[in-house]
Amino acid sequence: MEGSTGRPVTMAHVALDAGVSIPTVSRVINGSAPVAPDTRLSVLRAIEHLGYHPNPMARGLSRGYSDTVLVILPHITEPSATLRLGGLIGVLRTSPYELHLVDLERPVTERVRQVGEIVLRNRPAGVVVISMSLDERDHQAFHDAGVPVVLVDSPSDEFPADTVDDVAGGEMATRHLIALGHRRIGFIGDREETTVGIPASADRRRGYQRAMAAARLEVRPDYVRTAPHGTETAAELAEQMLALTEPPSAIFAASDIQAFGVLTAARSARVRVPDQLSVIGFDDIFAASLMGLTTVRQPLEVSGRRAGLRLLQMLRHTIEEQMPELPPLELVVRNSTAPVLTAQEPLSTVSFEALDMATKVSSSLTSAVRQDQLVPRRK
Amino acid sequence: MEGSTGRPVTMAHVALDAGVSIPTVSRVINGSAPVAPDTRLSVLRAIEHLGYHPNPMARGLSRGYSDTVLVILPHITEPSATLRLGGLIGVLRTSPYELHLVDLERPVTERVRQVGEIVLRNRPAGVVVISMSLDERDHQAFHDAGVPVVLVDSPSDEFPADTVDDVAGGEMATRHLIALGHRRIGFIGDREETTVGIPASADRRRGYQRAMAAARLEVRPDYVRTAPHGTETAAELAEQMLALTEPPSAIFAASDIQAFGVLTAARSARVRVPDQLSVIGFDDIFAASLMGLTTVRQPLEVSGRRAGLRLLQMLRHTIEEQMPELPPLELVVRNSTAPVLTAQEPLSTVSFEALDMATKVSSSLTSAVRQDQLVPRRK
DNA sequence: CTCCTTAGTGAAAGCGGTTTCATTACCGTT
DNA sequence: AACGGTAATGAAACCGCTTTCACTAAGGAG
Repeated sequence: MEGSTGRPVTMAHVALDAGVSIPTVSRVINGSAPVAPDTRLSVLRAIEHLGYHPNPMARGLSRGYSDTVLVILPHITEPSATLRLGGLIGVLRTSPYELHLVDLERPVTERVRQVGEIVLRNRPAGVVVISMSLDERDHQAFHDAGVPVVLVDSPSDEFPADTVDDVAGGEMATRHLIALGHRRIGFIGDREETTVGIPASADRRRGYQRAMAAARLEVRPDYVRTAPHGTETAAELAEQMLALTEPPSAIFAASDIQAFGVLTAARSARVRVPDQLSVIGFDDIFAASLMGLTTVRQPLEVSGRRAGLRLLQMLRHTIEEQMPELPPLELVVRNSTAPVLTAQEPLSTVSFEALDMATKVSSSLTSAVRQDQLVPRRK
Repeated sequence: MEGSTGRPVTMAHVALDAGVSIPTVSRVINGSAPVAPDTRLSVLRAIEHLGYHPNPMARGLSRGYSDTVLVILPHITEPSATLRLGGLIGVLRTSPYELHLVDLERPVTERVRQVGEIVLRNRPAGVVVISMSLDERDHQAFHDAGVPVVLVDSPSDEFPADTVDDVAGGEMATRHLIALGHRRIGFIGDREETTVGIPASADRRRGYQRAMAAARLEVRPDYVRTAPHGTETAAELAEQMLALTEPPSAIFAASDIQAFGVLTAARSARVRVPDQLSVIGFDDIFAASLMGLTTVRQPLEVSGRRAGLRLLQMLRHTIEEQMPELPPLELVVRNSTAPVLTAQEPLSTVSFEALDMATKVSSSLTSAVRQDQLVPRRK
């Protein structure tokens, strides 16, 4: 706060008001050294009375790092990113840390430099990286800065991270389709060079291929298409795929967002879902349940929470909340998938009518979870 | 960066390397005073060569404010909030400002104190407040701090803000329903005491009432219900409303999120949308087009962009991008509304089949837009 | 040829904290 | 009674940068 005088209240004011020296005030605030009970009291009283709040920049400069957690992610409006961020924020709110957000959009090339620089500049207490792979230089930068790093949805040998087994997830999705009798199964995912380096989509494709191979099904090249992430781009791919002389009877999209594009394309091509085309997504974002989309659920919000808790742990904070288990991948069957070619009730009545009529199916494929590996604290 | 020695490069290192004094380095970096061309050059060379980056905390402490924009919003996972934030981030990324995010969740009481304190502590260069009303103390705090503030979706006399005319929007939605022949029209919105103070839902309700009154239609108390924001809570209200002996034939939900709840309730009650029940939402978030929900579109992303640009303007930055117009509210007719009681094709085939078959209708009701009012820069 | 600007630069004083170091007072020990 | 140890505190240095101030050199005006 500040007196009506204009300038903010500093420690000096508090010290004066309490009749002690500045370091003593600092000691009271940080509990960094013993202070006589009555001294402490008068200091606290002065703080209260003057409405004093420490200046974080001064404190940060002096200590060499700030009470800030830096969160780095690509494209915040991506629902999966938002959910993870939400989980993270939820736990960070209970801590004294402020949240610095860096949304690294497109320029992948520039990105590389940025990551390192940003971190070193702000000297945050900790860093959380969401859905971005780090290269050697990034690792080096983090390491040099001696700052604890937690990864979410980003592979790494060096930093602790929850990782879902995307290969298994892709397999799970594909096996569901195969179990429904589908043979001509397409895959639509992210263009793999463009990705910010997250192998999620590619891994899911591998899972798809593995499941296909296990079932001795052919993976036709024209059934496997990728494009930059997005509903519209996915719709284009799906459109093309449905226009093939022999179109697939089922499509596995690497994310719900892309699955929606497939649904859109199906509509414009007058292909009914699920009776003429089964569609399965990945993630289980909110809109998926709304749309009755069958999908593979991954724990988005929890992964954010866990990252936050893990970071607080590394920062030597006693945390009240217990670390929640990372739920395994889970097949959520809704109304966008159906047995192939079965002339059943024309299931175009989804959404409004069938909203949320989901059946959860815990698959036998369990997700693999990388185990914690703590990183040394600075200094 | 830092030498492999460990400690980060400071201005002193640069000065030494360039054979000049520290202030000169500062002047080169900030262009705050003339520097001889060759001096400048050798300084720049040294900076490049050492990989120097200024310490933002030191700089901030010295200048009295940081190169940070503080963004305050409630609940970041709310799609409307995310979209606005996305727009804001988009423009901030082109600026030298970092982004501090404060997600003020539940505790409304605590909130009041927080807002003021947070701002004063971090001494940001600017503040953006999204979807939160400020009370007198907040205003005072911002004012004392002498920091530029821009509001998004938050009413204020003191700070510049884009405001959509929610009353007109509510009227627009309701008139659409009335035009379709509906007479028994319900409203489902946010509990008005709980809101973080944003009058959006209440204003939309007023618009609803105004339209009803204009059409000489009765606003039955049991047709107007509110609850804390959310799909589930809205679903409960809708369920109750549909269970009335004389249920409404149409429901206007104050947000798309709540409209989805109405859809869910309709499904469990086996009420078909839109032939038995018309549903209209507000916002036009992504999922709305997916679901074929008729809604009133408001410019979420653009309002974020505009806030960012306006803030940069106040911070005396030359901005390349031109301030986009704030598009007016717009009625987007999709498949969740239909003429009342007309025994037309049983339109339960929405979503998958009717995805995005939207007709945009620019209503005659144009949205009112508060005009810019600049706020004096600090000092 | 003086006098006044202005360009160019460094010394030094902050900004608001933290931390080391020194000092004093008060213990309980031998 | 002299001594080592700890509690309690203040003086001073420092974190890395900005800014004021003072000073010198070089132009331009009179």
